[in-house]
Amino acid sequence: MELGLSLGEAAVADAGRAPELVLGLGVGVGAGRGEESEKRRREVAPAAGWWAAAASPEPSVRLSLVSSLGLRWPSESGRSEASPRAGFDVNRMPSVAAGAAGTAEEEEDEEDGAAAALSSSPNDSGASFPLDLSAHGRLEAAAAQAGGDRSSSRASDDDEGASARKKLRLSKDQSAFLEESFKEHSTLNPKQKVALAKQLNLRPRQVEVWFQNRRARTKLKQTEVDCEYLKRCCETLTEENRRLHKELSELRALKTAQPFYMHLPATTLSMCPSCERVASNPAANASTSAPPANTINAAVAAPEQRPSSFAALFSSPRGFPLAAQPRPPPPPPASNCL
DNA sequence: CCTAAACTACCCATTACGTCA
DNA sequence: CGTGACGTAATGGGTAGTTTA
Repeated sequence: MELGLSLGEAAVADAGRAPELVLGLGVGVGAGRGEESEKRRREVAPAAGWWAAAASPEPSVRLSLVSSLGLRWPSESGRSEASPRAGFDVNRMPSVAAGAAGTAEEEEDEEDGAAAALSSSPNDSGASFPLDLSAHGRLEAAAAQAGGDRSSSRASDDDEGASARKKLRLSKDQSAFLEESFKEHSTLNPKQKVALAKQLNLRPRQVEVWFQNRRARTKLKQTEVDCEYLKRCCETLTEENRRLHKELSELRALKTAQPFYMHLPATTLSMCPSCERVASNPAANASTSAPPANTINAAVAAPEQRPSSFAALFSSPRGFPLAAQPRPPPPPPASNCL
């Protein structure tokens, strides 16, 4: 005997009991390369984060990625591209950037974006970050320090070509600032990238890479959450399977041990169409002309045929090939069970 | 209008470096 | 001091969308 419950059904069935666990299982799991368009993937990927989850109609397990800095998630309005600028002037060249921005690659990287950013209007929302940059001074100081510390590594990145790559470590302020930006936009447009890079005294490529790695980390975390949820689903189903096995055994024992059971009124026993448990409710089936096919009262509907019907019901080890046959439409809300 | 090449942005797997126990 | 684990910056390959000739 087997139980034919699929995971998807379980997830739905489970939703009533533990809605906090309901997960949009399709999101971010098994989205293989080429199965979706790039655009679709770009829509889905952020759903593992914070802002798309709110917009998604599907309930999902949401990963809490609240930063260790104790920062609040931005408000919904704050996520808007058109959110008002709050003390962030992308047109203002960081004091250290003017001195530090000098490598050939940086100039090449910023050739288009920087020019666009610098020529854009102060009200151009495309390059704005609705962030409170009260730490701006600290950022510049940190950037100056980091820049000084890694001046050699930055110079040796691409323009020196064959030299071994040096890995810089972003300062806490830089990381925090990037994190805040990531909360606003999990992806960057070129203007934002250049603006961020200037602000942090990094190369745009570095900002881009940071965002890519950050998205990867988010996705990984979400995958872990999904995995954990699936494990719990599996445990729940296993327990349900065990319970149903036990219930079936009890029913069979009852059938063999208590012959008088056959003489119970026809309306005494029925099976709840929703929970599929045997219940006794004399009023439940009295007026039912076409009871569900999987109910016991279908077998006991004609009292004179009851023995043979029961024999047919229990004569052979019946399985529940639910997975092998199309499931009936969801039963109406049960009125005869608690 | 159609098409192919070039460009761009992204994802993904992997590498390599810095830090820490 | 050496070492392995871990986090993460950086790299290279591949894909898909867009632009351009």
